[in-house]
Amino acid sequence: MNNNYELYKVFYWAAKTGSLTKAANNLYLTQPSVSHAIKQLEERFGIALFYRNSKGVTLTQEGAMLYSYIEQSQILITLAEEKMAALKNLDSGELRIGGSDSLFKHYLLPYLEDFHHNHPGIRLHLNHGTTPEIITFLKEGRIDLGVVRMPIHDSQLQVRESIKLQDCFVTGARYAELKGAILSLDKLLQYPVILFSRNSRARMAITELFQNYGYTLKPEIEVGSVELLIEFARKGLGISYVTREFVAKELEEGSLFEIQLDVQLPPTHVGIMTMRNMPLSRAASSFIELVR
Amino acid sequence: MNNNYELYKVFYWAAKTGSLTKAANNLYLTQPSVSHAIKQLEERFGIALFYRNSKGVTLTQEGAMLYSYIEQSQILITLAEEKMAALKNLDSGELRIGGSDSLFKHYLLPYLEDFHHNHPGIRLHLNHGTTPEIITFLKEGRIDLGVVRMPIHDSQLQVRESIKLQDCFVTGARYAELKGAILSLDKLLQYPVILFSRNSRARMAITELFQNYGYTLKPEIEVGSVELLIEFARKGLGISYVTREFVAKELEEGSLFEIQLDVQLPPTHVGIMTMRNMPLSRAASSFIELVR
DNA sequence: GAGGAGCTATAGACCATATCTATGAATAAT
DNA sequence: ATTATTCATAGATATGGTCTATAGCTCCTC
Repeated sequence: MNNNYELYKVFYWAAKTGSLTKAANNLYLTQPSVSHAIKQLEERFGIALFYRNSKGVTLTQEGAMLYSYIEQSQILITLAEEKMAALKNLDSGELRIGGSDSLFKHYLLPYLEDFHHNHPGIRLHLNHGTTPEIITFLKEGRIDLGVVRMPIHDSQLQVRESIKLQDCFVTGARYAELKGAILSLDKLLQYPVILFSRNSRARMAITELFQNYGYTLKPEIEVGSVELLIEFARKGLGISYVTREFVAKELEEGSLFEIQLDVQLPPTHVGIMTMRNMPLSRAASSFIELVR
Repeated sequence: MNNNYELYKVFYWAAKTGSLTKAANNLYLTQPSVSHAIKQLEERFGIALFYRNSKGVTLTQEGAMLYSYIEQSQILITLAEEKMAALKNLDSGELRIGGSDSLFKHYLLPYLEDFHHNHPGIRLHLNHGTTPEIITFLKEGRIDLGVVRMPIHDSQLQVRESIKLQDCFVTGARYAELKGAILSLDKLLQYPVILFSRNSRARMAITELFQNYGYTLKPEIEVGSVELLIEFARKGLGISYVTREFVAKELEEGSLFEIQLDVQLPPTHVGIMTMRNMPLSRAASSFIELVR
């Protein structure tokens, strides 16, 4: 390289300490090295930068001019290095996650709490959306990772399989007669079914399953949140198709019960998506580590 | 050195151009060198700074953070280098000269005009004072050079001998009878003598000369400027002791004439003083070059 | 003054490493 | 497919940064 920025660091310390010897100590160099470095700078500029005497060095007029620029420059570099250290230590930075509201609330929440507790300096951005939206966000670089239901097939994405979820039909006291019974699909269809809105992944999966058995699943009620699925089933408005793990509390306390079917409902996995071949931010990789 | 600031320059160009190849071209390096440099930075921080793809590179979140600092830093360095080039080319800077008013006006003025014309970017500071004051200014670093009458004996100073000046006695039409005559010192003392103020170098020199011949020189009138010395002599108030070169115009036009003496008055030299062992500013050394 | 304790400058040797060439691998465009 | 980009990697080379040893200078102390 034609001119070496390293020399500015030496100059900075020499000017700051007023002594080549002290500069050398600060830089873990020997005094002759510093002397040589300053001389190089002076020769390069064709301008004397320091007055030398037996007490040390002081800046010349021109040296002082140079210092006024270099000082700022060096301070910025120091700040930059501190910032990078903070980013590495997860004392600073941000983590942008995309996912569905229900996954945030019922699956990620404890991890998010934990992560935030351990790394309060990292700002969390949660972006909810449908799976295709999340994928778009990822590809546009607006989020670091997406948490969605598998399967995902996209060669640009890397998907890590996470927790296994089991969807099921649940209802409340209004249909207590079904408790313990093992229903067939057509029997189930005689009851009002409550499903999540049309474009959800779970909805598509269960609709397809019914179709494979020759039935058409058309919901009595269609809602936009898991909360409402639970609430409506409890109130007796019908049978909700929900993720079992998300109604653990209600099943436990008995306000909902699961309806046994004579067919096996397919489990789904949660996938953590990131861009393939793109390095993860420290925060993102640390979070993924935590979740898995 | 433990960490190399040179890498930041490479990082800056890679980020700025979005391409390692372009960065290499800008830096007159090869692409593998740049690739290697970036890799080093990333390993040093333990953080990926760029996403690489077949079109080039783009900053990661953390890389963008680093860039926000480094960009400013690099801009400052560039400005610093431009400033230094300007100082070297004498397009910028300042020149601080100490001297007596009379030397500024009658000796330095044309040089100052010339210098200012050639280097309009350099600010001129003229500080007038007595010789001891000028020396103090020099030692305090408040001026770059001093222009005074020789001899100067001070081991801290370097004195360059400049123009030779000859002091002499002059008067106007009122004492026309003296024109062409050759006076002795005691004869001169019968006329009213006008001298410069007590603490001037020229005054001390001529007083001492009279003393060496056994006479006491006491002025009729004592003035504070060379202008008044000239003016008073012209108006016929007495015989002024002035520097011949400074009254060249008046001698030429005949409004003053020089009085011949039977003794040789000692010539003095103008000296240009600078601090010994201290590098001169570009402006100062250029000006000294011009004057000599 | 002599001697000591600072400071910086200089000379010469050494080796770390920045840089190069040559090549590979991956992607995008023709 | 083929060509033209991009960046990554490996290995060789020589530049030049850094060291040790020493000298020169100034200031201070005895």
